[in-house]
Parts: sequence; structure tokens; C-alpha cells
Amino acid sequence: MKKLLDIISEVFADTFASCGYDKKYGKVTISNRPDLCEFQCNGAMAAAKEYKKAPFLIADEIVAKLTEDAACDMFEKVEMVKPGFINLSLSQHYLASYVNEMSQDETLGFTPSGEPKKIVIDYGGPNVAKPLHVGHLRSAVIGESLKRIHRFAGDTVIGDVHLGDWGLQMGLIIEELHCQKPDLVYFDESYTGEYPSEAPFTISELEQIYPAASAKSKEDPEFKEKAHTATLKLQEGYAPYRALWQHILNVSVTDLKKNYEKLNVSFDVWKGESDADPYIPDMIQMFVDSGVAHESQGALVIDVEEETDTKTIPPCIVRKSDGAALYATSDLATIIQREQDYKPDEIIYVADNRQEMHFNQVFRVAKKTNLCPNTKLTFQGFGTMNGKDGKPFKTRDGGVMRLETLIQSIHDAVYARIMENRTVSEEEARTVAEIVGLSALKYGDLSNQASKDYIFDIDRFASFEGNTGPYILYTLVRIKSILEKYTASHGEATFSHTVNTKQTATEKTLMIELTKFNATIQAAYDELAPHKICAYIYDLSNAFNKFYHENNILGESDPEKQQGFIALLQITKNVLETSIDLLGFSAPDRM
RNA sequence: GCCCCCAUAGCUCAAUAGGACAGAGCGCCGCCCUCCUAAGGCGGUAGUCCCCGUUCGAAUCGGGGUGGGGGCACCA
Repeated sequence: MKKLLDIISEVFADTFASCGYDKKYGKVTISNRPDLCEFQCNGAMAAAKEYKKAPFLIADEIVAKLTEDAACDMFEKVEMVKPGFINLSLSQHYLASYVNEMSQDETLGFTPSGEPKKIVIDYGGPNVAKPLHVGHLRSAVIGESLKRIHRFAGDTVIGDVHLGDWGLQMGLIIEELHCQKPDLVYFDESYTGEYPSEAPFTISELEQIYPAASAKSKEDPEFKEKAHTATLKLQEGYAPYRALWQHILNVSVTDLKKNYEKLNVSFDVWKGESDADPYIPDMIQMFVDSGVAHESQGALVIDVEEETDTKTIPPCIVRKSDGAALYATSDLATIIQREQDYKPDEIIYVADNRQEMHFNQVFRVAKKTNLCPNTKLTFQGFGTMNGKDGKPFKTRDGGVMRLETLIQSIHDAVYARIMENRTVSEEEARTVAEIVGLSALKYGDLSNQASKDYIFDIDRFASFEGNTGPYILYTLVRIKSILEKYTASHGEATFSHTVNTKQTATEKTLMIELTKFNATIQAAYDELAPHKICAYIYDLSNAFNKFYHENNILGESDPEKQQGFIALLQITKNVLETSIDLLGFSAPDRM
């Protein structure tokens, strides 16, 4: 479905053209003065520059032309104001027909502007054997939303968790296991049998093994050396270590999946750095053969400076002086792997802002060496999650908070709020608290621009008042409740109503708000900006609540008018539900 | 030292092409529940870090400052 603003803009563009002006000045926008009008066109003022003519004269011409044209039944009002604004109000029957059409559409009137693409979204980046902490939250929450928005727009999306499952950390764990459980068959070099299918450790053991190993390696050079050797053996394919590594991976991934599930975050593929490893030798060889790479201080590097740079961007190191691969190597090899496996049109990396230069380097190397000539590489950085003091979010004692702990505290806060003045069973309150808590957490994060730092304030996010997830859910629950009551007395078959062609003020405002859905989703899609969806559903919820207060829906005596109300509630519910799904959470039936 | 990002009401965030009077929420002060969930609605309070410039018009663009965060090759 065409966006309402585009339809109106076309009418205006034609009018500008027929008056002898460039079509481009016909652009119509949402009014920023709702007290004066619903939509506005400022083109006359922009055109005044080009045509050296007073803006109000141009605007007058346009208004006059528009008023005599038939298209004018679209509008209730078209008028010129002061310097050269053209103010519009939409006619009620036109608005109603637009909303009705929208409600019949599977995607609620949203038709993506471009061709469907294939996209890989790289979000997550957890390390195996380490619990998720708050630093993983934003990547997961933002990435998940972007994935859903792209899918809604018809794109094929592959969400990849991109595990940190390779490198020295694995050697450290293996070596520490060696110390703690030397009798395991994996450490018996004479062992020739099958390796057990059961992992020789639990997730909680694993979680304590890594920090122990990491600490030990800092104090004990001999241990570090052994870990290094173990890493090397693993990477060379030494069977017992490979078997052990597989166990570490399995145990860890099972646990990670469980935790991501709590966040309503899921990945299509669980690939990791290890999957890129096989591509590294050939890639390095290609870098050398093609002459783009050169040696510098013992390392193999590729220059990525460009003439237009305002800042110096250092060469990208693709091989350390000891011959080992590093972060950039792995990311480059991953691009090759993705090209081979998926041939994506675009790869979007959702990562901390601090990694911007790293990705900049990687992207430039990839383009320079033709790893992915037809693939757009996008870095979507996100800011730091700070505590109320404005400094990076920490636990009371200054440590890194586990994600589980954070989620639990949100649940508790919401649970307490529900129990405060409700008499639902404790059990129901628990279930509802999880759903509502997730909305608090995700909405709190996503309502901010991704690239900016934000302050994580659990009390504010979990509040049921103001611009919060729970407030949105509350509005949705209220609509559901009314529809349920209506259905109980009128039966299911009554849901084919259409919205009213004569509207009260708040009813019309609500409808206009609904028409903005497709443009909002388009903007969120184009700009990778879930916060625009948050802002939209907050406005929509407010519009609904005002309508709700002005009109008694179930008590309406005119059955036709009431049916119109019900239709309006239906579509409002659909838009809200669809929107929160794009953000990655859902609503309970009651709260 | 060099470079990048950020700066909007007491606090947390918006602002769709450079457009009209910079919008919300929290907080604070009033008013509204015999009525579909008052978890709400209505009204009041208060702001673009500073200076200069471009423009009919600047939070937005340019120049200069101040303050905060971050990055500057073998960590990820």
C-alpha cells in the first residue's frame, strides 16, 4: 500500500507541476502544528528561492489550483498561511477508507520500497565458557529487532551469533581441565577408544574453570605456555582436544541458547570463529600473492588509508609476527565463509561503538581484496549502557553483572509492581512479570537511538507509567479486554466491521496515527532505527487512550457507530501487536 | 599529541528536508474514578553548553571555544 504522505505528496507534486514549478516541491509532511492542521507542505517556500517569487504567491496558486481540482475531496481543508505554508486536513471518509484498506492488508499497509534482499546480521558475539553479561545485552536486543524488521520487510535474514569459540581461551580451559581432572581419557595419549558422548563437566564447572585458568595464566608463565601449546594442538586438529572442545562448545551453547531464549532472542546459525578458521590459510596466501599485504615489524599488514581520510587509520594486521591469526583475520575469513554459504546482499554487524575502527579496517580490506564485491558491509554501532551515575553499568561492588541477574532483577521489580494493587494469583503474577519485564528491558533499551550511550534505570524502565514498555502493554491489554467483552456479548462473527466515516476528534486523531505505521516501519528499516517504532507506538498508545477516555465503547448506543469503534480497536491492536513483535516482545492477555 | 562521537527542561529521552510556538515522560503544583483496567485523562511549571557566521528562517549547516566519552597495529 502506498504511504498516505506519498499519496498526498503526489497530488501536490502534480499541482506544482501544472502550475509550472518543479514536482519536487510537492512534498507533504506531518504537521508539526497539530493545532493548525494535520499535514503541511512547505514546498512553496523552498520554491521561492529557485523561482525568485514570494512564497505566499506560489502557495496561493497551489491552493487555488488544488481547490478547483477534483482531487480536493481528499481534503477537508487546504489553506495558505503566512510566509507560505500550505496547511491540510484530510477528509473523514478518505481517512476511513485508507484505514479500512490498511486493516485488510497482511502487513497493515506496509509495502517495502526496495527489492527483497538477503542479509546476514551478526549480533551477539558471546564467548563460549563465559556467562553472558550486561555487555551482551544491547547487541542481542538491537540485533534481534533489526532481524525482525528486515524479515517484516520481506528480506531473507540470517541471524548469526558469531561465537568466540577459538583461540587462546580454549587452550586455557583445556589446560586447566588437565590440572583439575588429569585422569580424563582426553589427556591419556595412549587412549585409542571412542570418546565419551557425555561432557566431563557441567556448565557451572565450566564457568568457574575459565576465570581460574585466566587468572593462573597471568601469574604462571609455564601454565600460559602449556595453554598456548594446547591451543595450537586444538587448531591443528589433535583428536582428543577436538573432542573436548566439542564438549565445551555443546555445554556452553546449550546454556547460551537458554539465556538468549529468556530474552526472546534467537539465532539462525550458531557459527563462530572456528568456522572461519579453515578459510584463513588460503586467504592469507591470496593477500600475499596479490601483493596487497606487506610485512611490517614482523607482522603481515594491509594498508587501508584513503586519500579522503581526515584521521589516520592504521594498517590492518592480518597475521601477527608469531604467525597467529587475530580478530581482523577471523572477521575477514568469516566474510569469505558467508559469501560462500549465503551470498548475502548485505552483512550488518551490530557491535559496540568502540569497534568502529576495527570494522572500518576490515571492511576496507574486504573491498580492497575483493572478498565480497557485491556485498554491502554495514557497521551498526551501539553506545554504552551506563548506570544512573552515568558511568558504565556495574554491580554494587564494581564487577560485571551477569545478564541472568539483570533479567531477574527486572522480573522482581515488575512482579512487585503487579502484586502491589492486584489480586491475581502469585503464579499468574510470576508469568506476567516475565512478559512485562522483558518489555521493560527491551523497550528501555530500544527507545534510545542505538548509537548513543544510555542510562539504564531499572525503576524507570519497569514503571507502568510514562514512556515505557509496560505502558504500551497496558494499553494493548486494555484493548484486548474490551474486544473480549464485546465478543462475549456479540459473538465472533462481528469482526468484519469497517471504521466510521464520521469521526469524533480523538477518533480521527487515532486513525491518522494508524496511517503512519507504514512510513514508520520504512524509516526504522532504512535507518536501522528501532527507536522510531518505540516513539510511534507510544504516540499511538496515547492517541488510543485519549480516544478511550472520550468515547465509551461498550456503552455506545448506536450499534453502527459502535461497530466502527470495534473495527478501530481491532486495527489498533493489530498495529500495536505487530510493532512490539518487531521490537522483540509480546503482550499478556491481562496484567 | 592526533582523530572520532556526544552535549536539548532539575532528571531520562524526542524533534521526520533548514521550517511555524523545540515535543514527551519522570519530578513538582492543581483538577477528574456510581462508567469498558485511574497502570489513565485534562491543565500548569521549565530548556537548545558558549561565541561568531550562512539564511526570509538554525537544536539541525560552517568556523572557533568549553565540558564529557571513546579510539589510535600484533587483545577480542
